[in-house]
Amino acid sequence: MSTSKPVRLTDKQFEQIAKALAEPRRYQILKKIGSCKKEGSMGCQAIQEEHNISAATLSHHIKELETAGLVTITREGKTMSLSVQRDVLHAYLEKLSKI
Amino acid sequence: MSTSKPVRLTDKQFEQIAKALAEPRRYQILKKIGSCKKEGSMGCQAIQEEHNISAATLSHHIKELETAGLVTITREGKTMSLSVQRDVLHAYLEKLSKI
DNA sequence: GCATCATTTAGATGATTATCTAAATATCGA
DNA sequence: TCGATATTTAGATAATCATCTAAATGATGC
Repeated sequence: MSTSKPVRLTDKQFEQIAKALAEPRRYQILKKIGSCKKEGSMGCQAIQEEHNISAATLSHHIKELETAGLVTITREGKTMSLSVQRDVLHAYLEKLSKI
Repeated sequence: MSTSKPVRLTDKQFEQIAKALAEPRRYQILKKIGSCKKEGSMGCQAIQEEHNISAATLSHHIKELETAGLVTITREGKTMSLSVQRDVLHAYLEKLSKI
């Protein structure tokens, strides 16, 4: 179960992750996605209701998280299902901890 | 020997750290400071020579790192001595790993 | 005090980016 | 197919921020 397979981050991805995490709202969104993972699906709707942002803005943030590799999107009909890529997050933390 | 005393990050500091780390150049600077720690002092000059930036820009970045609590500055006459606050960095990583 | 070296501050500029509205696309159920 | 729901795209705007130059501050040694 989530045996951290060795994830290798390119410099570019490392930067993308750092930027993705630097936006407070994005961090909150990521946390939300992570917290809901247990229950399975996590659509945009639930997130949007918490934050006071438009669907377009949320879409933008989610794309940033996805581009950075921090979340994966699986589509299930109308809604999307998001999940945190903890392997990637931990690879990032691992690299940072080397400082 | 750096027995990690419990550092508590405010939400604000957490954000400041994330933003400080999100700038590639700032990350490089922080890494440089960390790597030179063993030899003791780490002035701006050495950093500035590596990166191709003005003294003013470097000063700006260092202030961001300091404001975030990631580095401390001690003045020694003309030059400054920088050191990484690993306790703070690890508190940040710790919090991120909770996602 | 003056010249020099190290850093900071002020102020400006350009790039990046978070956000919005409006329109487009996609999926489902009736 | 139509209408409703969910998400994306396009395009615009405003805020943030990295960077610079020029000037200011501060410390050292002559």
